[in-house]
Amino acid sequence: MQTEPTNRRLNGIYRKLSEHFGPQYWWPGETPFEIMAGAVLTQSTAWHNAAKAISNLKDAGSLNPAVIRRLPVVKLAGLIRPCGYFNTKARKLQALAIWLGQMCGDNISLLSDVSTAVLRHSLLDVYGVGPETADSILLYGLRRPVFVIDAYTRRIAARLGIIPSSGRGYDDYQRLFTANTEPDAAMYNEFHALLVKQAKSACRKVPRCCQCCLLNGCPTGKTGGGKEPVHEP
DNA sequence: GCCCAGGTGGGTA
DNA sequence: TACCCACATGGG
Repeated sequence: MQTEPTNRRLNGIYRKLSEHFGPQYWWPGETPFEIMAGAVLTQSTAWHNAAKAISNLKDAGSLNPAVIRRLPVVKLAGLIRPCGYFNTKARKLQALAIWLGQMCGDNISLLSDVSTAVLRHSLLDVYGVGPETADSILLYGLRRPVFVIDAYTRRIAARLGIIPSSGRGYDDYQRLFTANTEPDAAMYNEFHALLVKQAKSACRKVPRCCQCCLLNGCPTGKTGGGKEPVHEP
């Protein structure tokens, strides 16, 4: 039976993962817009494929909201082909670039005057931006203290018995994490990265592995080493 | 060659 | 509201 308060459990999980894996250095990207674009390009796709798409955009001098807005969709889709769903993602990328132009004239520093809640609401209205992508943009691109909930986070939390009483949706998990942690963008960045690292590096080649071996003493637990930080989301 | 990864939008019941 | 499917690639 679990009696330890959720805030202490989450704090303990963060400490344990942090000590084991070390800093993760998320999210790679030279500019906030590169991180924003990466959040769209990596949807339902392995990061290294999204990285190829970003590399193509850079090589073409197109990793820029103004350029993306005026690029023909077909041309844009061709550049981001390696990350999959390229036709859909080309339209999403343009929608994001249009949003950025409307919000701040592509001057991201001007967004510092806009509250996180307003930005999130506004982002969720952009085609192709759902809650996870919006929160990735807010946390990693704009350094706002927003906890990103993804499939790995939900899976690990659920398997550790950390389940929202309000439901199983994205917002339910986010409220749970937010209510039980300090609102610290740097910590949220690390915590989310560490949860993904744990899920990916656990004994996932073992059928039906819990993917949270380090955290619950799974007998199959051959948790991957954490010496080398991963520079990928 | 098949299966899996998995966020979002859109359609349907 | 809940569920299903399309979107597309690359690695195992």
